[in-house]
Amino acid sequence: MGKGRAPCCDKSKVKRGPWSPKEDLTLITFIQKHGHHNWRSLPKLAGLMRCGKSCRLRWINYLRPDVKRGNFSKEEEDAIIHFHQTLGNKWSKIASFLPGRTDNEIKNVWNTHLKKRLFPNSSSYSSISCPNDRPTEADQKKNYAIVQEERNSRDNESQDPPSSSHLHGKHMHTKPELHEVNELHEIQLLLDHDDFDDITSAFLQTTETLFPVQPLDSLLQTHTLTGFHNTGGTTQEATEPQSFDHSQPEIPCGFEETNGEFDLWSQPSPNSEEFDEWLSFMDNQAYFDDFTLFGEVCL
DNA sequence: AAGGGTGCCAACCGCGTTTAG
DNA sequence: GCTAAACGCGGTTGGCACCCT
Repeated sequence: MGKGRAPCCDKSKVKRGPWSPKEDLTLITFIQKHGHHNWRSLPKLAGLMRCGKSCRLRWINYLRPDVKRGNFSKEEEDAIIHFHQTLGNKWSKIASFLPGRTDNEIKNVWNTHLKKRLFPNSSSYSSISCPNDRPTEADQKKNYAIVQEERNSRDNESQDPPSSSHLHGKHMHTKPELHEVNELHEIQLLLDHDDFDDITSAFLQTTETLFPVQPLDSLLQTHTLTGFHNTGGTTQEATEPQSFDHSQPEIPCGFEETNGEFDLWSQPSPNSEEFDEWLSFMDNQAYFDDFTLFGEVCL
């Protein structure tokens, strides 16, 4: 036995809790300039009184340019339900199928909305990471089918927006007063004037300008490959060092079959046969990638 | 209007896995 | 091959905002 794991950082010397806009900007600026090759040393180099882990989490879950904010669309929720059915609590894996969504966000949506809808009477069912604790496959399929049915009837009744209510004021990044922000230094001007009100939002708008966030519906029609690519059978997630290459053109990609294979990161139009086909294809990818896992969980 | 309850999500914690020396 | 550091993931929680009475 070794000496045991050393703490990742000196907790007495690091700041904890919510990130301030200034910290956000510091982190963004640093990563923009230097990337994030070493999270542990990053806060020191960037001048942040934060744990490297905290920086990583903040970047991945919130500050990354390709992080999509706002409600989950019906298709996204369907996809989560679908992949959860096969993958279980593999949030990172599920997130890899939903570009722009983080594992944390998906986990939250599952725990706060979808799980309740699927298992309304199972208060003790808090986690299904352990196969032995999982509902039977038959129960799961039954519940998933019920949810799908509810969805269909709801869709027929109204044109209401997606059910997830992520519209609480504190989490909404309302459009800042800045109408056109093209460079980070403009945000820096805000800093210079001690206007910290919503610098993060200003940055997000900047990235929205640079990396346009498509309406969620259109996401499924065309999808930009920002931050994701398929590397010969293994998927590389967007947590890899991000490029701020603003000149990089968007790559529109439909749901195309090339060389007998569908583009892994393309998604088809919603409410179409292609969507089902896409889900099926992604399913196969999941099974392929998690062959060992399914040997344990599903058999 | 006030206070308690609830929902939600960002952030933290701890552990497993991977990597480097 | 061993050990420690670093990374990444999933579970949990603190605290804010909203809702209800």
